[in-house]
Amino acid sequence: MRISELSRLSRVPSATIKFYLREGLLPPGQATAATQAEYGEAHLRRLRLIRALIAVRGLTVNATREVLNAVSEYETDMHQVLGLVLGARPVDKHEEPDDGPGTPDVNALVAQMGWQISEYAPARRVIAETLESLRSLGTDCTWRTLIPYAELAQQTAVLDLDQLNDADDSVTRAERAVLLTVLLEPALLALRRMAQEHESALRHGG
Amino acid sequence: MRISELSRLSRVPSATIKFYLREGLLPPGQATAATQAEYGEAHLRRLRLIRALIAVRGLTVNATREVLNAVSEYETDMHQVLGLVLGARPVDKHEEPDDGPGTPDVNALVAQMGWQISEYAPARRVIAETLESLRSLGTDCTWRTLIPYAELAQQTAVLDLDQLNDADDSVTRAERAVLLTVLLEPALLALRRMAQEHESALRHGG
DNA sequence: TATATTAGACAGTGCCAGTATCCAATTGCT
DNA sequence: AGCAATTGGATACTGGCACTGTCTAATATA
Repeated sequence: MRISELSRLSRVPSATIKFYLREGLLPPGQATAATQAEYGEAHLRRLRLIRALIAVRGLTVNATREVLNAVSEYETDMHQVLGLVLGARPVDKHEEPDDGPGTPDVNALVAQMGWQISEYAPARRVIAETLESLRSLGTDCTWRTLIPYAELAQQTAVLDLDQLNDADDSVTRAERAVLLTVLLEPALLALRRMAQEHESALRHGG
Repeated sequence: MRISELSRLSRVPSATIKFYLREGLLPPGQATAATQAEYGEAHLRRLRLIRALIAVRGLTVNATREVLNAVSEYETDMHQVLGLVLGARPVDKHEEPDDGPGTPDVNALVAQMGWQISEYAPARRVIAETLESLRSLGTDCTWRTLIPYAELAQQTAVLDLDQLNDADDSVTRAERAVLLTVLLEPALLALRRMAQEHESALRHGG
């Protein structure tokens, strides 16, 4: 199909498709002439994935590109894909392992959970920053406070990986990994918020 | 203290503080003259909260203002605060209850969990959109897939509310509610990602 | 042949968070 | 009193980002 067809089917303006091509999010179509290219089903699927990551998940174009590159590069090795999607390995550049304030706390948390986590995982920094913020705001939250949350996170991860195993639909396993790790995030937060509303109503008699 | 002192203590440029004043995120100081105002400890605390919400959590200025207004308006009624923070009630305008595609699925999920959730909760829309995205991408995810996640979310919410109960530090309970519901979100996602990395390593022998 | 479509390059748009500049009023210092 | 430094407040500007519009030469289609 040509770009107008792709645009119609995906409901993404062709100007935007061109933009994604330019940005390297979407691989170029098979060029049939100087001003003509042919796009296939894979392009449509990837386009929908891009839209999901950007519009639903709110990733930046850059972040989306990195995720997509990881997916197409290591399609066969699930752990590699997950590692790259999760940002566990430095994708290209050699980022320094984080030594900012709060890292000892994160190390303690990880050790307590018995987790093996890459030094480069950006999740480490996120935890550290959150703890730092909470502390500077005067709460008594420490890494110990997070332990029960970490236990629940672990159960969630087990669910996630189970989903990956018994998957055999039209989507590749690599793409499915992306969907589960990244796209499910806002939904999980939404579930938590609803559960909070429910629990709050129970306790305060709303 | 005056603005320069506030800026020094909070490490927020005074131009930015003025911006927050303009935007109504920070209440004006006690004016002592036409070009002089006095700021107190409360301003410093709120400023840190604003920075946490915007920089750590990534909220927009508008979203931050709504959250802060909710906090200062209903400080005493915890369930009200939570409701507003969670967006459960239409803050000012009369938003229509969501009838978009996917709402039946969300209703089924909520019913299955036995939850009482406001019709206006934006979380409903988030779930619906996620399910819609996942479906259009060809996965076999349905609302039933989310049930085990919802159970874990419920346990998380119990933890959250427990935190709120035995709180008696320098932060008001209302502020603490905000911190727990909003600021903890990226940390919870980070925990999930680390747990995924760990679990993936276990299964694939990383 | 006439009209429409396309790839690709490049400039422009709209939004948003934050900065910079200016002014008149006030303060602290001498 | 006199004068540099600071402030509140208004207004204009910046930079980043995700597009979006315009143009051209080449092609497709009727």
